Amino acid sequence: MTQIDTKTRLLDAAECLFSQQGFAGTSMREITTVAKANLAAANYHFGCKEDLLSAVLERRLLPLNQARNARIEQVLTEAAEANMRPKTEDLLRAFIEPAMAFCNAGHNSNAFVAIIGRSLTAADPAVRDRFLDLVRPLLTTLHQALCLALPQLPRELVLTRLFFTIGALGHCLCFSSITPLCEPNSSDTHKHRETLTQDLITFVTSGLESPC
Amino acid sequence: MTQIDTKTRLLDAAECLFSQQGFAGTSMREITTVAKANLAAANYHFGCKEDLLSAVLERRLLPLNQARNARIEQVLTEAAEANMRPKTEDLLRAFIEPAMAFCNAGHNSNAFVAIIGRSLTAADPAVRDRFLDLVRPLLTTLHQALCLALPQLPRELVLTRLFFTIGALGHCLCFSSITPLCEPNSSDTHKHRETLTQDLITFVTSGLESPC
DNA sequence: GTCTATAGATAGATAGAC
DNA sequence: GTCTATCTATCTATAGAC
Repeated sequence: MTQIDTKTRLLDAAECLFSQQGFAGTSMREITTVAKANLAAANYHFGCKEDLLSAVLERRLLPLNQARNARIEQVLTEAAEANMRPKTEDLLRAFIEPAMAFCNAGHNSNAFVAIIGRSLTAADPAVRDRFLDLVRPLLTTLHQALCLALPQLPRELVLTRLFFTIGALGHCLCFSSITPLCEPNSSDTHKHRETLTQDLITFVTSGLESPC
Repeated sequence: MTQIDTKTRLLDAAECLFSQQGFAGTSMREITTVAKANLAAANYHFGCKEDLLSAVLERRLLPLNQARNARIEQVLTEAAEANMRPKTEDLLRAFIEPAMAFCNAGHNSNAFVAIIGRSLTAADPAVRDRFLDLVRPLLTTLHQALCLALPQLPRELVLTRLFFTIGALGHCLCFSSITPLCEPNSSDTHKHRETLTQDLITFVTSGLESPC
């Protein structure tokens, strides 16, 4: 059993509690209690509550979005090499699969996906803005790529449909944490999640490719 | 200028602030200040903060869901009379249109739709549970109706796709309040919202009707 | 880097006058 | 039904010892 340093324990606790109670609904004291750390230590490491939120978001979202970005670029490259247009489904899979797969990753990131799922439309502007800054480049990239895949559609319509896609994905991410789709200790949770991911990709691909 | 009673002013203020700051992020004092009422008056009328939330939800959601339910029943009746299956698009329109149209209704219900959009996946269990109790019957009705429209699909898949639909709708409802899709004082806000509504219906209809 | 102690503000709720 | 006043608890953040 390796020792985990205080800063990491604080991030873990904050991530877990923010996902279960929201940002405004969680106090620094709750976080430090769960982390078995001191209130002053939290402020020493992160300055204030809002900067702790930023740290929680950045820790997971930067690598996740880097992975999504790489997969989108890969789809674009392979399509270009074959002199084909990229496929809508491949692009959407590159965007969705890493996020959904995050639930199965080791860390308590099952909690984190709920934060992702809610952040874009969070009531608290602090949450929304700090999150949006971290995803805007990826969304711009994805939008442009989808326009290549769907040249017959107006760019604005592609953007609108991308927002619908994000809504459906976000909802999924929240629910897979709030209401486990099967028993938490069920052995086929992993399999169930893969099915859900494919169902979602099928759904949004049809929606995006719908005639104008 | 008609006098508005204290109870209504409190509901209006709470609705507005909850939609902008969330439930946990809004204090009773803020609400009473905006409502130009006294803190004690709020507790006299509603008992506690959570019951105020319930009152805010029920005031708009009960009539809205009644309207949606009536429209779903109408689609089913007309289909039955013609010995046809109901159309997926008609059912989805019956569910979505009243909610999106709510933005244009007189009251400050432009704020309320954001509450609806977020509630189902809200971090705060109090918000989620109180909301879910108010929409569960409608969702059950809609699910059954959609299964009639899509007999070739497994019922579980229809339910999964209905959740995606709710996610996309919720996202729309939040965004039409957070980030006005055009300038707030623009004369064609209303028209823009109608376009968005139709775009959403097209999107989710394609998604739901996608082959298995 | 982590602690104790506490400042200073604000929270939800209630008692009791009117 | 609405008010003033206040209780009690909790909050974020910081000062200063170690």
